[in-house]
Amino acid sequence: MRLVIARCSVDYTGRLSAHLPLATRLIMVKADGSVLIHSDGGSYKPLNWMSPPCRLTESSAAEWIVTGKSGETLAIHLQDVISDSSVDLGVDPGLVKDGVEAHLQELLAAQLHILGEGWRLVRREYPTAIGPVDIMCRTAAGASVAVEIKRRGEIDGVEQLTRYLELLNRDPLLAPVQGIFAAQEIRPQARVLAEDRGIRCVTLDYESMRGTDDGTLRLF
Amino acid sequence: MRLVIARCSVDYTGRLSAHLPLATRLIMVKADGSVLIHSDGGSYKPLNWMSPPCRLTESSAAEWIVTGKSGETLAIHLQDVISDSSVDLGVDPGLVKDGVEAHLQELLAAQLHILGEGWRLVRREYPTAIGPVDIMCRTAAGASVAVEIKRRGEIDGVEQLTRYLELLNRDPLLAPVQGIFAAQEIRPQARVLAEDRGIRCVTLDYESMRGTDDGTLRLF
DNA sequence: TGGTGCATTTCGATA
DNA sequence: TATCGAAGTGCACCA
Repeated sequence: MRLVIARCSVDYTGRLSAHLPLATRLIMVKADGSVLIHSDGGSYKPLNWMSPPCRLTESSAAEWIVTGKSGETLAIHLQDVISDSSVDLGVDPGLVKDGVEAHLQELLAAQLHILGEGWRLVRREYPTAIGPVDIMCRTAAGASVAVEIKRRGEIDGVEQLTRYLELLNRDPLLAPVQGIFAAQEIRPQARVLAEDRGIRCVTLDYESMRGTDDGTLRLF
Repeated sequence: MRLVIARCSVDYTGRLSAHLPLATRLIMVKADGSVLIHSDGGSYKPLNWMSPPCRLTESSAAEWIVTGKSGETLAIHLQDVISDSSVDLGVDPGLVKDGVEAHLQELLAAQLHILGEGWRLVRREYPTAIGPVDIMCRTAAGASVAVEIKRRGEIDGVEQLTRYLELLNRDPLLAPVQGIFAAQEIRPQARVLAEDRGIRCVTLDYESMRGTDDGTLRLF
């Protein structure tokens, strides 16, 4: 990895055009050739960048051109180089995650009593022609229920569940199929839309669901 | 901005839990206190980070704790510090962009002949109870057409247009309203869904549309 | 390899 | 301030 602190201006041409006026910034060149230009604020997103695969050409000491595989270009005009250093970091072993949507699905499938007493799991990732339903189950009385799980419940999640229900309800062996929209957090507009369509909304408490499990799901 | 190259392990706890095993990485501490941990590859996204507002506490030379405002924590355990330097970058003047969806809408509204000969603009951002329709126009014969514009056309864009059409077609002064789904790129599934619903799909060539304009829209 | 859906998304516009 | 939609999204997963 090469780190250059320099007063520079930058022009990007690709899916859009973007221009950075002259200012002092950090230019990070990674081992795979990708380039990130960071200012001293904002979030993790660089002001400008080039994703790999790409190639950096130092056409002069003051002008770098980075070219992407689809022809995008990042032109960096260096005015004053304040520092320029390189270090070999080696390959990173990578990130281990825990707590995403797949996890919610796993936990809820194991704790269907959250949805209703005596409910039984039919299967997770129940296949349909337009994609898998997160959880298909049956109530104690035997009625079919399709559950769509999101970390954050928004309108498109309700649309997705609506499409599933429409399809599932054409199957006389399943119909009538109820819908449940389950998420850690449900946006007001999504809730209104769901309830207007007769879909029940359930807010999931990840911490308490995780506390209930037997520990075999934890990754570290 | 402070740049630290160090062999470190990292643990994040917040919306999810994540762990980075011991390896050599770049730790970037920005002026606003935010922290980014980068490896020597991947994209512009750091392996781990903390967004502002947050506070960094060096509980010891080997243990940094970054705390976010919602209680998230990023614990960085430093094994070997290879380098540690700081530089003042000042405030960045920011990025100037050109070429996004608003632009497509502007260009298409000025070049309705792309959709059909003799078509006339009713208005852009045509208001409805469930949100504005990107472009409302009329064919040479006077039929109403609602146009939804996306950079990338996906299923939820078709759903959005479908909701508009359903609503607009209840208005006897407008009905029947045709739908056009216009995008720089239309995903196959979105195209199938749109055409199944009688919605016409139009692929927009941004470069040629931009070349046709009078130049007043360019930002720099 | 392309399509789809999720994200500690981030970012900007808008009400 | 909350909400909603777009992103040069990136990324994993699956066909």
